[in-house]
Amino acid sequence: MAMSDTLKAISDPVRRQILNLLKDQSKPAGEIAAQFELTPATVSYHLKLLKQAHLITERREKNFIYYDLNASVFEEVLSWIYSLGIGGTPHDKK
Amino acid sequence: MAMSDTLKAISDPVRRQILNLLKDQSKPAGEIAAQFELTPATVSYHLKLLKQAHLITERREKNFIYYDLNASVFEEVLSWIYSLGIGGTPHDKK
DNA sequence: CATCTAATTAGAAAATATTCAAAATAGAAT
DNA sequence: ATTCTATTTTGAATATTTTCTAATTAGATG
Repeated sequence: MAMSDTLKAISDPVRRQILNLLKDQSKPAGEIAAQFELTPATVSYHLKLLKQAHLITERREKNFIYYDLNASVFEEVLSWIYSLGIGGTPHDKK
Repeated sequence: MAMSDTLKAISDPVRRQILNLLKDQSKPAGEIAAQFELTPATVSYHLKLLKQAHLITERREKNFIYYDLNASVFEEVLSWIYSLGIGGTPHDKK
């Protein structure tokens, strides 16, 4: 179920963009929501799905909720992709 | 749009299983359909989506349509995942 | 060319996913 | 304790996806 959750989570462009935003540093929900033309409620829904897929973790600080990226769950996805026999050296540059 | 199509395609378990079936050798649509408790029409719909994502190619032979895996489109997905800074050496075994 | 086989396309129904407005929660600040 | 701020949850509307049955296509075979 784990990989299925991961892939479902990243199948949505909004959720991928959220992961991109958290790449360098964690951010509070409001700051994340501000990047989209969506209501905070909608972004909160996407955060919930990412959280359920363990792609992000949350951390309270003051009255903000900070979200952190957890890219380690991609391991399983990478293994599956490589099992399909993708050509070339993994992560080969150019 | 390419990566979006790829990720959408592999977000469905039926379509992932189809890719798994094609891992070692190409197979005709009927043989693929037989692996699922779905009608041939439904499996054909999934094949269409995989084709649109360029994850498979089709090839006519007699009156069968053989499908082949094309895992090369995963390159872009892999790049994105690595850009998120996944820990460890790419494709590190254990 | 009539027919059979393999598979797809069309159209509609059912199931899921996404979105928003309004209400609720949780903690901080006054 | 009341209020303010950040965020989530709820419930309903809309959009998208998946599935099926029935009809169609494309090529092979008699």
